[in-house]
Amino acid sequence: MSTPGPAESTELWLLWKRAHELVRAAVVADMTTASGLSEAELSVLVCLHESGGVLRQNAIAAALGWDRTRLSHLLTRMEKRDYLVRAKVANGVEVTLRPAGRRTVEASVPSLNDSTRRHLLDRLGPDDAKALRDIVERLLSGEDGR
Amino acid sequence: MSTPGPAESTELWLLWKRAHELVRAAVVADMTTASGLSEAELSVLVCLHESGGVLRQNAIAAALGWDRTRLSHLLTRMEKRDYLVRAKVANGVEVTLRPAGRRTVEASVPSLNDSTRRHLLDRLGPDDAKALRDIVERLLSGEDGR
DNA sequence: AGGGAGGTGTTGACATGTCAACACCTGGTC
DNA sequence: GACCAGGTGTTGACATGTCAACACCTCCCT
Repeated sequence: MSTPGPAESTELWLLWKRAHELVRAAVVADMTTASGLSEAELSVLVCLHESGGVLRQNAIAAALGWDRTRLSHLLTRMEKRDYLVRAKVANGVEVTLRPAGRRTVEASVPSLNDSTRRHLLDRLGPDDAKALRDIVERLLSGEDGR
Repeated sequence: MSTPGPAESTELWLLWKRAHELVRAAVVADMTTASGLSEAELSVLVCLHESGGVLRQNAIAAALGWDRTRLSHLLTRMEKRDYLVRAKVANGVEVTLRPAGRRTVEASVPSLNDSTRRHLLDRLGPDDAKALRDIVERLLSGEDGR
């Protein structure tokens, strides 16, 4: 064929990015209309909520794969809106979900479930969903030994 | 177990995001040291390069799944650095790669291939790579009829 | 010709993320 | 105790992305 094209690995990476971006855009659009939260804010709140409402700042950054600085700025903004509080602790900072934050997450989780099901699960079918899950878990498994 | 956890769909989505973020961070780090280009700039240059060096601005946005505004701002910055030029045309704007841009992409494509191979392909093995490719193509296929 | 309607791109104000430098704490080591 | 090393978080300047409003085409319809 006429197109030499990029290496297989790069091609796969570009396709993956596009697909990820596609799903992300759809989910973000749903979440914005449903809860008014940005993707980043929702990530933090869901993360906190799943852990019972209290987490070291460090742990959040690790769980989301984020940079410390980014999280710090975001938490500053979220603290002002009363979604959470920060308290100094042993070696670091402890973040605690506050009522406003808890209410907001709990209100948006159903929409999120719905959105991800429609834009991701339903478009894949059970076999592909299983396959995708295995693949991402394999990719992530190398990292846990951090 | 004790954790109720999110719905299957949301859980898969969060895992996928983490894995994507993990690979992205690794590839971006490589590319930054190799070429000094940001991810966004590299995306645009690769896209242009693969198409022979000329593309409608609109087509770039579609290929990358981006917003018009974002691309416009980025192209303004890249035009200043002489990576490309814009020219008004029939119904829209035509973007053309310039020598500096072409040199830069061509110099970074090998690094990109290498990086994506190490951080993605090699971590998956042939079967998973094939499976992932099928999955993302299926996700993207619904969009082409746009 | 006149006059929308839809598609394409730009602009400026603002939100968000990134980078490098710093401050702080804890734990070893002498 | 005094020191340094590593880990954690913050800050401010800057880069980048997003949003809403606008300008400009082209096509189509009467």
